[in-house]
Amino acid sequence: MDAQLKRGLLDVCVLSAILGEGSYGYKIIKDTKPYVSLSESTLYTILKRLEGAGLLTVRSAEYDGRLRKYYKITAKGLARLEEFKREWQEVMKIYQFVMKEDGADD
Amino acid sequence: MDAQLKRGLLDVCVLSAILGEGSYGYKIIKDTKPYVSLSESTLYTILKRLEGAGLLTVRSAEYDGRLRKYYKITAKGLARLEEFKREWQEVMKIYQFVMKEDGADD
DNA sequence: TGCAATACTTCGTGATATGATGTATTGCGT
DNA sequence: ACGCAATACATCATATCACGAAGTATTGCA
Repeated sequence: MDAQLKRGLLDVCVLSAILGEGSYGYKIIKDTKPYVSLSESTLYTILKRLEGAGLLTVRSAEYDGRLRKYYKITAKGLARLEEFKREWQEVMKIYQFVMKEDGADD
Repeated sequence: MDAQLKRGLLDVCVLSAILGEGSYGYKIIKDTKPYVSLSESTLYTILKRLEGAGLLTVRSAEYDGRLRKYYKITAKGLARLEEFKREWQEVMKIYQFVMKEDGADD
């Protein structure tokens, strides 16, 4: 789908993917695949940005000889998700403006 | 609201604003103001991009001594709105993923 | 031995929203 | 007559960000 439409969605998508017990890069990509295509370069860019913003924490751990970085959401990250929920109401208002006077349904 | 969330919405917002009889820059800003804040520099950038992509046509006309550029949506522009409608279904799927396991409603 | 899958990293590029700034006219208040 | 807000459009520089390309390294299977 359109790259522009994804912006603003990807951050919260990743945050949502690490809710609960947390997750790691490769798993996040597989978990979100049915909903949104997310390349590795994109994901790791996002993870680094979210970490820098304090929305998640990272913990390195070895698993089967391979290094894994486990990501866990912070309180700030949860707050971001709450903020997103509020923002979504505005998005829906814009959506309705775009769809106004549109009786067609295909 | 978050600038990132607006991306992908702005183009169709502008296209929707010129539906029917068409419109001009200043009016588009005022018409969309209740839904989305759109600065002049942003709007004219978008209008130029959409014109370049053939999604709208421009016609200059004088009104009260002032020059006005009237924008009108093309068939291609209408097709873009239809495409947006389809993409929106994917967006909603992502939204539901983000909101999964979320019983809270504030 | 080779190859796919797992797992993370860095770099460069293109797209684009936005503030700052500029130009020019109309119309209103004093 | 003068100033100023509103109208109307334009350009430039900047910051953000998704993504492809390419790289490193390990496990496990054919």
